[in-house]
Amino acid sequence: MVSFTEENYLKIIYKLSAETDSEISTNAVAELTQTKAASVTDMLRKLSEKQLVSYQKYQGVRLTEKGEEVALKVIRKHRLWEVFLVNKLGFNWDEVHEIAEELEHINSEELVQRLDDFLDCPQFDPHGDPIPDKNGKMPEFGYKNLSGIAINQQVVMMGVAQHSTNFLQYLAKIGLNLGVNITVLEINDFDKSMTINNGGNSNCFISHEVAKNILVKNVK
Amino acid sequence: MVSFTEENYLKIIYKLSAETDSEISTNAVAELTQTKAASVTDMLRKLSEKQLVSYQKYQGVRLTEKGEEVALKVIRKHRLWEVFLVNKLGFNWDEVHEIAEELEHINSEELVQRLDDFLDCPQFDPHGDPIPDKNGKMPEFGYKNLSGIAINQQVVMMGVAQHSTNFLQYLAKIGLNLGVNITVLEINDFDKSMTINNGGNSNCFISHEVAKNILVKNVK
DNA sequence: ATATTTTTTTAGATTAGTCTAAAATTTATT
DNA sequence: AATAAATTTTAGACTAATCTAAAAAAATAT
Ligand SMILES: [Mn+2]
Ligand SMILES: [Mn+2]
Ligand SMILES: [Mn+2]
Ligand SMILES: [Mn+2]
Repeated sequence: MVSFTEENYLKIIYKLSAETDSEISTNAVAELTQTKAASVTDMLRKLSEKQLVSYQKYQGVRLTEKGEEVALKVIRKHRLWEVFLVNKLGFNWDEVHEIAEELEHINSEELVQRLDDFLDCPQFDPHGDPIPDKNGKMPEFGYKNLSGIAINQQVVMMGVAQHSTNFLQYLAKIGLNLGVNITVLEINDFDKSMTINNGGNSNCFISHEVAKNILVKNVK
Repeated sequence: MVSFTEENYLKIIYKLSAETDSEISTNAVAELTQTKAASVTDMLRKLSEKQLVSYQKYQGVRLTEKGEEVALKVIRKHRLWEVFLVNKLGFNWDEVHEIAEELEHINSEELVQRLDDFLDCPQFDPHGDPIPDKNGKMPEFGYKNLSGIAINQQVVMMGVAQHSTNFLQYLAKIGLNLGVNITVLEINDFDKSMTINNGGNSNCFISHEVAKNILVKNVK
C-alpha cells in the first residue's frame, strides 16, 4: 500500500528526475513537497525500505523501477482528470491543476480505464503534457523550450512546463495559448528576455523565466 | 477545515440520525466507522469542540446545524459521483459505492456545481437515494420499505437502503432492479420472510433482512 | 435496592507525517 | 590542506487517528 503522501513524494522525485541524470537532492524534494529537509530524509528512508527508491544517506535519491511505475500511474491519473475537467466539465486550463492534485490519488484501476475510454484515450492533457498509457509509456514528442529558440525561427506553442493559475492567466493576458504561432524577434543578451510575435499583429516581451516554461515545436 | 476522517464521522452520524429521533450512541457510530468505541469518544469530543456535533459524555451525540450542513455536502458529492460513474462511465450500480467513498472527499464547490450540471441535476442516485441540492435540501418522496407492504398490494421498486456489492448482486440474481413491479404473495409469520412476484412470471423468496433494504412506492 | 451486565470513558501506547534545533557530512573557498 | 559554508541527517517533540486494557457510569435483572 502506497499512501497519499508517499505518492506525492514519488511523483515529485519523478519530475525532478526528468530534469537531471544524477541523483535528486533532499533539498530539491523538500522545496517541491513544501516540507522541511528533515521530513524528506525520514520519508526517503521509508520509501527506500519499501523499495520504491534507492537511497543512501548524503547521496541523494533515485526512483526504482517499482517507484517509477507508481509515479507514472499517479501522473496518468492527474492528467486524465485534467482532461476530464476541461473537456467535459468546461473548466479553464488554469483552474484544474489543484483539483487534479486531489483526484490523482483515487484508487481504482477500473475507474482510470473507464475514464480514459470516456475521454477517447487522450495523448495530451490541457497543458500539452503527454499522458502515460496504462503500461506507463509516455507518448514521444520533441517539444523544446521557447527559451532555446533562435531569432526568426517560427514555432507553434504546444505546452507549458508550469501549471499554476498565476502563470497560466499571465499567458492568457499576453495572448499566448496552445496552438499559437510564435516568432522570436529579439533576444536581450544580458538577461535572455525576449520580444516575440504571437501570430497576431501584437508583439510581446517576456522574461527568460517565462520562456523556459513554454513548450514549442518547429513549423515545417 | 474538516478532515477526511471527520467528514466520515459526520456522514455516519447523519445516517444514524435519519433512523431515530434520539441521540446516537457511541457504539452505533463505532460499528459504522469500523473503529473502537474509545476512538469514537475521542472524535466526538473533537467534533464537539468544532461545534459540528452536540455531545455530553454518556449522553450520545447529535449533529448541530453546521455539522448537518457538512454531512449533506458530503452525501451530495457521494451521490453525484455515483451517478457519474454509472451514467457516464458505464459502471454497474453494484460497483460504485466504494469509489464514491473516496471521491466524496474531493474539495471544490465549483467542481460539484459543474458535475451537477454535467449530469443534468439528477434528483436520485443509482440506488434510488435522493441527492441533496446545493442548499442541502433533500427532494421529498415517500418511499416505504418492502418489509411493511401488505399482501397483494402492488408496488414498484424505487431504491435500496444498502449499497454493498454483495447485496446488489444478490438482488440482480433474483431479478430485482429499480423499476420492477413487486407483489407480495405470502408473508411467513414466524420470521417475516416473504414470497414475492417480481413482475415477470417467476416468484422469489426473500428474508425480512432483504425486504427491509428494498424501497418501494405504491402503484396508483 | 442490590447486583450484574453493558456501555462509555479514561489512561497510556502506537503509527504516519511533520517540525525545530543540533550534529554530522559534504562541498566550496581560501 | 585547512577552514568556512552549505547540505543533510539525527534527536526529540508534536498532532491526528487509532488501539488495548482498566475504570467509571448507566442500564438491566434479580
Ligand atoms: Mn497539473
Ligand atoms: Mn497538466
Ligand atoms: Mn453509496
Ligand atoms: Mn448510492
